[in-house]
Amino acid sequence: MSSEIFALVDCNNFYASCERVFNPALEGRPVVVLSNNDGCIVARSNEAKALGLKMGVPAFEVRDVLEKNHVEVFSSNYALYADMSSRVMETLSLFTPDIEIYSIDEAFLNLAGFNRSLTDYGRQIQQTVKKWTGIPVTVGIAGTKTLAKIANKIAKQSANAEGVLDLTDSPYLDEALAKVAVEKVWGVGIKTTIKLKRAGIETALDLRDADINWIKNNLGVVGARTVYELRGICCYPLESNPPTKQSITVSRMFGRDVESIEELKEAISSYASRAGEKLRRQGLAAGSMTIFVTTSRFIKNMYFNFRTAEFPVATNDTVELIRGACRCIDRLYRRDCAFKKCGIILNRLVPQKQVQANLFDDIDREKSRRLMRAVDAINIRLNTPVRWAAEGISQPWQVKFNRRSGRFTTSWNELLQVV
DNA sequence: TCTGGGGTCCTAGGACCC
DNA sequence: TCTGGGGTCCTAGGACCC
Repeated sequence: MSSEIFALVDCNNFYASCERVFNPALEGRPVVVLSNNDGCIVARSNEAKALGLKMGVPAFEVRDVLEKNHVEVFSSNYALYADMSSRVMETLSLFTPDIEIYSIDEAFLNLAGFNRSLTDYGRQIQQTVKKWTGIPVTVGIAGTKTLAKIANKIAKQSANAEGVLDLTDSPYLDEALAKVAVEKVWGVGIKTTIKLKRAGIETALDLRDADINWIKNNLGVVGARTVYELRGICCYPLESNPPTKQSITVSRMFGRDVESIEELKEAISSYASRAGEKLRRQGLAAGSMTIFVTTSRFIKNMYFNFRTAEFPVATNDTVELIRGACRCIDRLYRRDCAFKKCGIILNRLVPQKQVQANLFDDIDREKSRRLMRAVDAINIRLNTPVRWAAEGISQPWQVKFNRRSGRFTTSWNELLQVV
């Protein structure tokens, strides 16, 4: 048995809770947040869940339910959520130096060696985060990440737990695992669920006690790790210094169909520009990029295609990214298509300081670096950022956000007004 | 009429080498 | 009849996560 102890702290209905922090009138009411272009439901308050609204469902399919129940509907507001997330994470890091930020709304904390009631400590974490940020969280505690996930899930559902559950050395562990459907286990997706159910494995308890050789043969090493973790053997340690990223993607659905090559190039130029900013912010350069375009997934003659371009010298220069991206678009474009989406994926990322010079390089690297630094510095200070001409002016293809709340915490123009 | 975005890890199979 | 064999590296695609 390992001596690790993990706490998984998970923000409840994170995006919906963020909206509530700045609009207390939403308390007790059903709230949903939609994906880009106001497409799908990506977050729901408990009241919205109780109405049967499911995660990932297209908003148009449930319009009647939304209207009849006066559900409060918001476009997603990532600037707000990212800022609230960093406030939550800062608060959590006061409780232990060993913290892994796992996603925008979740973090693993290492509580090994804490000589006190872990339930009390979890309660203290929960109350502090609520008080300082306004965000409600649930805390699950156990000897492995997979078990901590399960503890968290049970804590969310159980009225007795009041949002904190410690499963380390719990006499109720088997009972708890028996209540968790196998598809809810971390790492078990749709394909694995089908295989497991066919073999009669229905619950987390069944999975823990399954024959490990059968698991290895049918699910590979990943499946075996999940089983070991359920047995309390730690296979996924805390990763407090996340490894540098291997890829950076920027892609969006368009606000409307795009049919001209000019608009497609504007859009990809804009995404390439965002991707360049991400690269430079992380001190990285890309060795290659993949550009993809696609029509709707839901039509008969769907067209999806991509091209990869290599850079002779790894780069984070927006001008170079845009030029390469547009060359790819020239090859990918088709006249008869109504494009719905395009995107750029940057690969072979290396720290900018380690970029290999190329003998035949014909770009003035130092000059381009100065230009990028200047543009980035300006954009940090302005609400309307400097754009490259290739991105277009009116951008009719832009994503729609018809119901976005204010960027209360990150934009001076949109500070909350109390009247 | 309307269907998200950004990641990771693992594996199988081909290319290539000696 | 028999058509080397074993290793490494790379890539595309699958599965999963939030």
